[in-house]
Amino acid sequence: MENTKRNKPTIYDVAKLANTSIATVSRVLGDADYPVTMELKKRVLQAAEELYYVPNLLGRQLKTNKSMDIAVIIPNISNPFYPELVLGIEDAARMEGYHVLLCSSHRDLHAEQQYITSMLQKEVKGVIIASQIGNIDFIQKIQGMGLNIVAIEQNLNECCNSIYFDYFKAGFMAAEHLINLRHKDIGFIGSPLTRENRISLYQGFVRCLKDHNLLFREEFCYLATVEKESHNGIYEFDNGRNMARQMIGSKNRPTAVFCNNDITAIGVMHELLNSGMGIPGDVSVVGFDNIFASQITHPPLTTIDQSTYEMGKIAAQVLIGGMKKQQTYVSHILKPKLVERASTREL
Amino acid sequence: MENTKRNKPTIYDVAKLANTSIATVSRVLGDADYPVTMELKKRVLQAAEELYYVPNLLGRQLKTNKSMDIAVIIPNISNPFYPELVLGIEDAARMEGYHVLLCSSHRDLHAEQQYITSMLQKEVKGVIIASQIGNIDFIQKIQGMGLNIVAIEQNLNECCNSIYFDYFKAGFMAAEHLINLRHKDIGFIGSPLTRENRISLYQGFVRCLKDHNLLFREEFCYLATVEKESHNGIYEFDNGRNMARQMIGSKNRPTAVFCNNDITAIGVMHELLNSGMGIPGDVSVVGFDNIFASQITHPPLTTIDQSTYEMGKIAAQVLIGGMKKQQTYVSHILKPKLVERASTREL
DNA sequence: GTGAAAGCGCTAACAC
DNA sequence: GTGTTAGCGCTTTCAC
Repeated sequence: MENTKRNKPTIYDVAKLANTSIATVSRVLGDADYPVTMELKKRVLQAAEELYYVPNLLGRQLKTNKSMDIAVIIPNISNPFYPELVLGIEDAARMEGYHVLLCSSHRDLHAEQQYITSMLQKEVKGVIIASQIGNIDFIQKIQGMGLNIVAIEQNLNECCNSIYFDYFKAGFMAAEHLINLRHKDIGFIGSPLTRENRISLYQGFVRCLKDHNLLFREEFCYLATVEKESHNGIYEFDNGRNMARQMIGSKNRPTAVFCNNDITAIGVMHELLNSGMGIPGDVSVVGFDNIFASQITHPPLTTIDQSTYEMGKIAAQVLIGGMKKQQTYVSHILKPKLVERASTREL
Repeated sequence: MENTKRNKPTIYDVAKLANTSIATVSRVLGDADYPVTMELKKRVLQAAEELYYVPNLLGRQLKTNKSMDIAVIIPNISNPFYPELVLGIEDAARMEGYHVLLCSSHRDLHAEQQYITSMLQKEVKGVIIASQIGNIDFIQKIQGMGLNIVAIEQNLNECCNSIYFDYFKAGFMAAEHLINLRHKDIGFIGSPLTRENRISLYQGFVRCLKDHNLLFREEFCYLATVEKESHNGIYEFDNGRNMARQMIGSKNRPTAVFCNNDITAIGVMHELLNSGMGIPGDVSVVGFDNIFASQITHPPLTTIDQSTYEMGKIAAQVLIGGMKKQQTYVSHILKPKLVERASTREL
């Protein structure tokens, strides 16, 4: 039932078998360059092997207070954006010998804080937050208690290390791409502008139009009014469909649209296709994220890459690298990349 | 640099502040129903709060040998099949107060075994293996060392608990669905039949044709000859495209095809569409897995659901429930479900 | 070079 | 009811 009886050999067993002290065993198996006679060392190694001994990490960590675990808090692993991020984190972590604890918050603030408290109790090296904790006081408190924090895509650079993505630039690039293709009537489709990053994306988009002396027409801006948290993105998909339907129904239509994430864009394409419209023949579509699904749509979706894997990798490196000593927090900013596929065309 | 100096309050600090003993503190904060006077209890609670005290899990675990962590080993979280599985595992785990350590093996046997050894060292409650460890001796050895194992989709039911999916039935159902739609020339497209589960799927498919007195034509069976492990499924997608191209090029064509996973099916649809063929007008397509992407294709893909989330949930429950006491291993078998969408039609 | 012993933070006998 | 103490498995002084 419970794994309560310990049946694994301890350092004592090894010491006894090798006819030496536990200190020596610890030195041989742990500290690489501590002077121990060849002969004794060999005996210890052999004893350890014979017993299938592996040092108990709990004992070690309790003593040394050096954890080899990091945690990552995300809303939901089945939302297609996060697997890439987590993979990046995990790859970087493994490279340094760390393990990663996965925490899906389902965007529940309470769950998040509970997770963080747990991590505190486990003395993990630190946690990467890619969810909406948003509470600076809380962050500072737990940092004070010795937990390293790296924030991804959050407005927390004041109080911890953070990895950022240049959303403004991304929105700008999307618009620019369409303008370069001679589009003039360019629409925007998305979820409500309730989060910092969405707002920046939108602002970058609008700014680009302005810079090119194109007026941005309110009527070409299709935004959902309610936000629903969805399991895996199906909400965004449906939202894309709904907004597209609205767009198709109106008398004036843009010749190109930028969607604030790939799944929304896929929903838009879906509905456009359903209405007999061609992509990019009748409408060019640009997405945002460059999730895997965006390359297997028909036609493949032009989108803005967020370097999600890269982001995770850097986050883990920053976290593990540790930087508590100097009191200045680092803030990485990643640049968007345009991924041109077949859902856009020159007008 | 290292989180080496401990700055968190311990049970001693709380005891001192509350003017009592550590035993009492431990009792108040741990064991729910141990008799302690109201007044003392209150003092302890207050002291704990004042110090922001949270019990150190390492100390506790070292003492009690009861871990609240489980691990899951998968090939790669960015392969769209796994997020759902992991989510199921995590949800079930959290419900019981457990945390999950994510281990991506990248199908590297060495990495897998290394992960398992690490888990052994951390005294995790157990590990869920959804990757190709395949080595019964190894499993038995580590089980002997006290690690619970639950295998997902693997031929290991002899030596540990396992969660299975009825692949044969799934293949059978796919064929049956198409036969019910009056198709007679039914093809099969997939990756090489190198794994147990793929073989069962295929056999179920063939069996159904036989049962309905339809002959299965070799020429309608399009299988890749080489297998490449892919990051996120792009290999399957390309394979689907390649096989479809082959199919389109031949003089005899099936009127319907069953693909051994959704991504392959999406690749097939892609190529069919590219060649100007209609789905399901010219060819009906059935996938397998029911990953998220399958519902946002155009047309949405008819597929066989593998209850991935469910699988993860059960795996975690079995693992946490623990069953070491009785020496018989349990083996859950999940049933396939047909998800009928718009990529298939009556002939 | 090697070993004895203290102690990381906690729980659970055991004594009172 | 409450406190004292041993000890989980380990590392690391400090003696020798």
